[in-house]
Amino acid sequence: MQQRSEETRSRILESAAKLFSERGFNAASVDDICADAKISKGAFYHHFESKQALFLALLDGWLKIIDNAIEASKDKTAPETFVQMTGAFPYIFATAGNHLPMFMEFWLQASRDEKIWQASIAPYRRYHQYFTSLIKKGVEEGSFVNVDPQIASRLIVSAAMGLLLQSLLDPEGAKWEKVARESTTMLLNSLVKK
Amino acid sequence: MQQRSEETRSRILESAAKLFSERGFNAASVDDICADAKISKGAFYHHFESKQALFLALLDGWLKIIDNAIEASKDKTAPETFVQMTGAFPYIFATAGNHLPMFMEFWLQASRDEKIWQASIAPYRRYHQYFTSLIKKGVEEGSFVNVDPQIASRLIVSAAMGLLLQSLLDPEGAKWEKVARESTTMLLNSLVKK
DNA sequence: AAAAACATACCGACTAGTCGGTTTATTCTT
DNA sequence: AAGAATAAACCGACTAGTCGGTATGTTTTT
Repeated sequence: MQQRSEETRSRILESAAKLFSERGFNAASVDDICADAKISKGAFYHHFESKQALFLALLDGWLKIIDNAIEASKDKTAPETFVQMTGAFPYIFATAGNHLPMFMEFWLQASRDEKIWQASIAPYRRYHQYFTSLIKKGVEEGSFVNVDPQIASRLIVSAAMGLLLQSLLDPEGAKWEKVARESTTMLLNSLVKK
Repeated sequence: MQQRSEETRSRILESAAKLFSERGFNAASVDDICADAKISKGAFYHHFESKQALFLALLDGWLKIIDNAIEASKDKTAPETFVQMTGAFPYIFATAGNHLPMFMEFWLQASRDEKIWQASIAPYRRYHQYFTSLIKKGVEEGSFVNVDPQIASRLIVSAAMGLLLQSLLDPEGAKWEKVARESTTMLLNSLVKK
């Protein structure tokens, strides 16, 4: 029966996500992951070719979540999309504590590993392109002031990344959800034609 | 003569900065650092208590650079300071390629190590406070529109961090210096009273 | 001569990955 | 339906190598 197999596999993924977040890619050993998932090393290498392959599998899962989020906000006007994003903040920051260290691990590994970089940077560029075309649309339909969509998109993505990074580094430093919401408002204000 | 001693120490710091950036804290071994600095392991442990202590010494150096940059832009009006910062971008992004992976390593270590977190988060909070008071001053002296200084400061710091992060992850993805300059202009435009 | 600076050899703990063998589930044969 | 044959899932001891750190000895500086 492949039910057992799949449960083992997902247990490995869960434990890996947890331990990579807590300790980092290097510090979380394969033995640790096996112990946490309560499976043997044999089972581990039956399901994953290597530790790096496991990491890539984890990355894939994350990227799909982001892509779905983008997909969900199609067919809306530019300002509407921003408002919707604002609505998603509570969820993002509620789960941030769990996923963000993992994300950071992705970034770091990506900056050093060509394979991982390829897998992680392509979707991220799509993200930038999405915002660029969103703003371009907003400018063309007259709801936004005449800004350079490329630059504005970079600014938005930068602010988002920086905010996530800060909320990870210093969770108690501010009410990040509120900051995110009000920052979006501020950015939107500077974009919307009065 | 302590000249030799000091040169050894700075050689260790240089090699460590280089290798930590290239390979990360864990992957860059003490032996690697010693080999690169062309000194022995005995010399290494004569100058630094541990690998972590070396890391903290490196962190201290970086934080001093930031503090000096803040110090240098005192006694100026709010918009002036922004303009001056814009002028510093070429330098920042020229040296970013060397220092940023190191910075990322700091962030990652900080998120996991209490000691390093304490050392790195305190100055970073000062940085936020600096911008808050800068914007507050701008609002009070009438050159800025009436924004919440706290929020605007968060937004600026976030954008800066995100931009640095992106330029590290995807150096060829954009002309980052230009993006930084124009983003600053855009942010400043949304702040300055017309 | 004393002390600081450096070199070398070494240690125990830990790591990713391997491999021969066992258990469990599925399919085929009668 | 019962049993034999096959395949997938899993186990855990083992390897070969790396790591941070130390112990001990040598050179250089004062």
